[in-house]
This record gives sequence, structure tokens and C-alpha cells, in this order.
Amino acid sequence: MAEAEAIDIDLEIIVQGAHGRSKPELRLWLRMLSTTKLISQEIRRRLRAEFGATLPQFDLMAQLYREKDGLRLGELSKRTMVTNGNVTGLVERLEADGYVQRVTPDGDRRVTVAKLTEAGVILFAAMAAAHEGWLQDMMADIDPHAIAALWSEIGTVKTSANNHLAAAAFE
Amino acid sequence: MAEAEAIDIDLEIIVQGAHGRSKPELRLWLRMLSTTKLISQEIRRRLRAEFGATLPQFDLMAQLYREKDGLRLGELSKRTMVTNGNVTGLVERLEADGYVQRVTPDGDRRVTVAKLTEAGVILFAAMAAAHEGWLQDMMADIDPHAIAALWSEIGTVKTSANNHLAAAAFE
DNA sequence: GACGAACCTTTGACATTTCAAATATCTGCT
DNA sequence: AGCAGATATTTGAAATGTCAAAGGTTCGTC
Repeated sequence: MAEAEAIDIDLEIIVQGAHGRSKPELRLWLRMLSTTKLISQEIRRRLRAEFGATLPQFDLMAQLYREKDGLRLGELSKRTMVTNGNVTGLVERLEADGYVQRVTPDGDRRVTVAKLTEAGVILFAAMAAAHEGWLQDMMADIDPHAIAALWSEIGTVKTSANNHLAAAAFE
Repeated sequence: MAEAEAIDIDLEIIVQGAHGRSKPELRLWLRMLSTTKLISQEIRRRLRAEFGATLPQFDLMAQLYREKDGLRLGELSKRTMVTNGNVTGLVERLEADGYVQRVTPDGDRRVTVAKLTEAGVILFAAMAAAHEGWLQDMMADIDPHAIAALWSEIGTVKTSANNHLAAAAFE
């Protein structure tokens, strides 16, 4: 049967007119995208299975975890790279579940600050430990030296992309 | 004003207990994730602005573009790394817009095959050309040699992750 | 030729995602 | 005071995303 493990082919077959002679930038991008998607989905699956949480919830709680005083929703939005409107719903649900608490500071009533509840801190600590373990597991076959090198190289990709955003023209 | 460009801090501040001495695997993952998110969002923005299309639509059309005979929805699902149910809606909308066409082959009535219409081919060709240009632009500051090297290195990440999926245990 | 297992797609309930428009609130200037 | 403009968050519409359950179809086998 034409049944091979299509798992490793996926997104990378985009565009590159069959001959596979596409620009290196495009090839790199497709591989980054598919790899990230693959790992994300695995993390999502495990977060759901073991903690009943979603990845965006985990991300959001991660930000609050290291800011014991909480963060304004706008700050949360920037740090998680999630739109404002999205943060609203995310926080709403986490609050309903009792992991996050919303407060309006005295000074400025436009602002809403979100912080983890005690239950939130406990849950996140457990998730973070598991999360780190999953990543070490999934990257177990990679040369440790290559991991650090990749981190650095990808930094240049990020910087380059940042410098060429359409929105970055003005500032 | 506390106004710096938070754009480059973002996700990478997850977990790593403030001291920044977290495991290399975690650091790499966070950087991959934030970089991919950054570039994805820019591509999304441009696809929308210039073509009124979404990234998932682009991905789906890309797969159909290189398979002139069309693909079964299940195949599409695997290649785009999108769930079956999701493909249904995606194809539905693209069909409503006239870019994709659904056909049930004679042999097997369980199957639905999607293929690009002529309008779909024309639109995609234009989008693909622009898309490739955007990537070259966004990666313009990277050493060309590093791009190829990164492609290869990330391949090992993908392979490692693939070998450690919870679902891959049996087969 | 009927039955059950396997296969393919759709459906339904939710969560997340984006953008743009609407609300509130604060600030600075007159 | 009072108002225009900047800030902060919410809301609403539409698309995407997941999973699990439900529908049809086909296949192998008895």
C-alpha cells in the first residue's frame, strides 16, 4: 500500500515546483514551520492528556509565573505574542477555572492586572517541570553542542525577520 | 516611558526561572517557537493584505498546486498537518470562493478529492511568487551559508522529535 | 449475500486566532 | 472645567484548531 510514514514529508512539499530546486530561504522556512508544528502538537497533546490544559494557557501562565505581582493584559499580550482580544478570553477561562485572578489597580482604572492564584502556581510548576522533560526527550537525539549552536543561529533569523517586518518601517 | 521594543523579548521569557539558567533544549524550543510565530504572523498579514487569503488556505492550495490530479482530503490533512475536520471547513470555504473543486471518484464513494480550479491555479501562482520573495526579504540579513546549514541542523531536530512522539511508540 | 472490521469524511462542541470597531479611562492643553 | 487624543481592554464576526462521535462505504470472510 502507498502507506509510508507521511509524517516526515508534510509541509515541506509546499511550492518548490516538484523539482525541489527552490530558494534556500523557502526551504529553511518550511522546515522550521513543520518542525515547530510537529513539536507543538506533541506538547499540546501531552498538556491536554496530563494536565487538561492548552498550550496558550500554559504560555500565559508561564509569563505570570515569573511575575509574582502579575501583568497587565497588554503586557501579557506582547509577551505571549497573542492579540489583546485573545488575551481577554484566555484570562477569562483561566479565571473561571480558578488559576488566574484579575485585579484593577487603584491608580488607573483602564488597567486590568492578571496574576496566578495559589492553585495556578501549583499547577504551573508541575506543568513546567513536565514540559521541560518532554523537550529534553524530544531533542534527545541531537548533539548537545548543536543545540546551543542552533539557538544562536536561529537568533540571527529572528533578528533578520524583525528588521524586515512591514510594520517596522516606522517607529 | 517604559516603552522599549518588547518585540524581541516575548516568548523566550517562559519558565526559565528568571536566572535564565534553563536547559538548552528549552531555550532552543522557545526561540524556535517565537521566531516561527513572528515570521508566520508577518506572512499572514501580507497574504491577507495583498491577496485576501489566509495562511492555512495558502498551505492547502500549495499542496494541491503540485498535484494536478488533486488529493483526497485525508492526504491533504496529513500533508498540511491539519486535522480532518479542519480540512473539511477549509476546503468548503475555498470551494465557495471558487478556487477549489470537490469530486467524488467513481471507484470509491467514501472518498472526496479536492483539486484547484483554474482560478485557484492562477491565484496560487501569484501568491507563491510573492511568498518566496517575502521570505528572501525577511532572511536577507542572514549569511547564505548559514541558511543551508540551519536547514540541515533543523532536520536533525525534526527527526529527533519524530522519534520521540508518544504516538510513535507503536506502529 | 450478510456481518463485522476498517476506512474516509463530516459534524458538533469548544478553544484559539485575527482584525476592526466599540468602550472606558486617563492625560495634556487650552 | 472641558475636550481632543492617547491608552487599555472588551466585543463581535469570521476563520482556524482540536478531539470525539457519528455517518457512509468498502472489504474480507463466513
